[in-house]
Amino acid sequence: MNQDKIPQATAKRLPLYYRVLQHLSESGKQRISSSELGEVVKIDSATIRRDLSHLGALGKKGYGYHVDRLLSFLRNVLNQDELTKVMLVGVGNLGTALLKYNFLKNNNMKIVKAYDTNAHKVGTTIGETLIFSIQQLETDNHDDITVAILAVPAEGAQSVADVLVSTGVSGILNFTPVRLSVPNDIRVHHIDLSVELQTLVYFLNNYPLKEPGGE
Amino acid sequence: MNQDKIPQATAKRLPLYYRVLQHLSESGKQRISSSELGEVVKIDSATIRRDLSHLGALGKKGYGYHVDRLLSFLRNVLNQDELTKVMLVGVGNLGTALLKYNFLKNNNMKIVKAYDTNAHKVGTTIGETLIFSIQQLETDNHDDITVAILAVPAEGAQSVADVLVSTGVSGILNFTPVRLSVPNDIRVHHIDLSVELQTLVYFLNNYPLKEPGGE
DNA sequence: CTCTGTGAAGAAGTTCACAGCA
DNA sequence: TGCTGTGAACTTCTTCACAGAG
Repeated sequence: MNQDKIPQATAKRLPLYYRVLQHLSESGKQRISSSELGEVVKIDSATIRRDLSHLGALGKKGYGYHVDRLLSFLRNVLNQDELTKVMLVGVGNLGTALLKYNFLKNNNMKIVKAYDTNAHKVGTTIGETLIFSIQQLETDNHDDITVAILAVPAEGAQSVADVLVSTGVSGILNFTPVRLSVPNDIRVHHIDLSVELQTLVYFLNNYPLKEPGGE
Repeated sequence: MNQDKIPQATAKRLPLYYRVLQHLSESGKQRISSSELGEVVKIDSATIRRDLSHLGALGKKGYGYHVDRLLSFLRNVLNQDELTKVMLVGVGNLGTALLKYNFLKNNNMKIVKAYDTNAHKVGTTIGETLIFSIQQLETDNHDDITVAILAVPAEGAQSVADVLVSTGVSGILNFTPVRLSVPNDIRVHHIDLSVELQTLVYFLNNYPLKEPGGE
């Protein structure tokens, strides 16, 4: 109901709702209830209603939510009208996977530049993205890019992050295991593959699980 | 202090502490305080003390924690004495990245088998892992493997997951955007790359951030 | 002194349960 | 009737602040 500030936990779920609603809309679905949506995304229906209520009164009592209306509302909330340009540093296997990942189709995001140290890769194109030498990272103009994906080996992570900060990015999606030191107006999100895997294993060994099958 | 049940939030941080302590130990560090460790991992020192207190009284007042003692305690808690065997389904760019990722070195985990549909890949080896045909996934014996990584295209995700469940895995690390339907004694953790990227962008646009630079 | 371990307070997130609108 | 939106309860997590051990 309030537009004050959406809780972080809610914010993390919005992109998920958005994508599911896109699929529902494409397949011609007109209306959906919170419990039906909850089954698809495996989230309790009360949580979904609470989440959506933070955005405004988007549903109709006795009816549910109008898929396209909700979708266009979320598109607006998530800034999906505007293309988000992203750069990538480190074109190894992971970086390549990200370049081929179609962020554009569902999310209106695009990796517009990539940087790597490997001279064989520089000048080539993967997906639609041209690869530049890492030296150019410092000198290129990045005024229109505020987000970077960091997918370099751990050894170089902090120093590349320092350069990224100096180029003016305000967010870094960090795939390296290094906990980066950055000024505290820069947001860093971590995706730490071995921590994720190890956490899963730990939970399997220690949390017997009758609960829902979730995250 | 209690061994009852470690909070989930704590459990998710243990692998991180473990890795950092490994590095500290390797570099010869003998003792560390919660605030020093907190600076490295960017977590409040009180949270670290609370986390570690769930495992037992591992520190010494006025001294801090003995690095190697803490490390070997965590090694035990995280089952790091035993090799965890993992299988991978889907050897695209992401799957390849995971195969080359050295889970073994720091985490005593190993991808022992990989499956793909691509006949050109079947029979080859990436890293140290031999690639099998996806048909064999159903027929192979996987008694010693309880965790699978799912890195196939979205279209096939649910049906591969069904097969994985039938082979007896109890945990799936799911890199596809599909929210899998599985029996509720199976644990699924999601790593959804476009959701992560979109969430970061949303936070950049909406959460001005004076807070620490963190996740 | 220094630094842990923890009671107590606070903040954040989830779920229940139901009034009330369509 | 079938559903949302939301008070209120509950659960989980974080942080403060300090007694007390070394």
